[in-house]
Amino acid sequence: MQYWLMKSEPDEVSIDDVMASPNRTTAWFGVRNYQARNFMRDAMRDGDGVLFYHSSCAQPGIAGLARIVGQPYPDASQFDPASHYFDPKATPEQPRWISIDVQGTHKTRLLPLAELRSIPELADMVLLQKGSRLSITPVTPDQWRYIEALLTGAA
DNA sequence: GCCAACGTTGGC
DNA sequence: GCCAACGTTGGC
Repeated sequence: MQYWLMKSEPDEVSIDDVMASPNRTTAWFGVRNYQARNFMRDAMRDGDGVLFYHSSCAQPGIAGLARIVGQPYPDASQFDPASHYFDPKATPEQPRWISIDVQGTHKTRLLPLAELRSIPELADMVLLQKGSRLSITPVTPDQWRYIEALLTGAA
C-alpha cells in the first residue's frame, strides 16, 4: 500500500466533480510528464491512497481523499487530434501516456498549501520542496496518517 | 501578470 | 552528449 498526492486544476476536475462521477470514479488523464507517468505505470497499485490537491487556483491545497482503482491503461487523449493532450508521436501500438482510475472517498475541508507548509511533521513532503512541480508525488505513510487524521478526525 | 524553477527539444 | 532556447507549471 502506497500513498500519492495528485494535482488537479479545479477548473478542469475538482473534488466535487470526482464525487459527482459515477461510482465517484474518474479517469486521470492528461499527464504529460515522464516522471509522473512512471509513477502511474510502475508504482501505483489498486487501492493506493491519494491526496486530491487543487492547483493553479485561488485556494491551492488538499481538497479531498481518494484511492487508485484498477490498473493503468493507455490515455485515449494522446490519439485524439482534437484534444489539447494530443501527442503526434504516440500510436495505439506504441502509446506514450497512460491513465488510471481514481475514486473519491471523502471531500474534506480545504487544507491550504500555506497550512501544509506550517506543519513541521510535513516539512519533507515532496510537494513542499523548493522547485517541486510534479503533478504526482509520493507521500509517506506517516505523512498520509497525519493528514488523514487532520482531515477526517480518524485515529 | 510576473517570474522562478524545471522539463523538453533540437542543432551541432 | 552538450546546452541554448523555448515551453510549462504554479504560487503569489
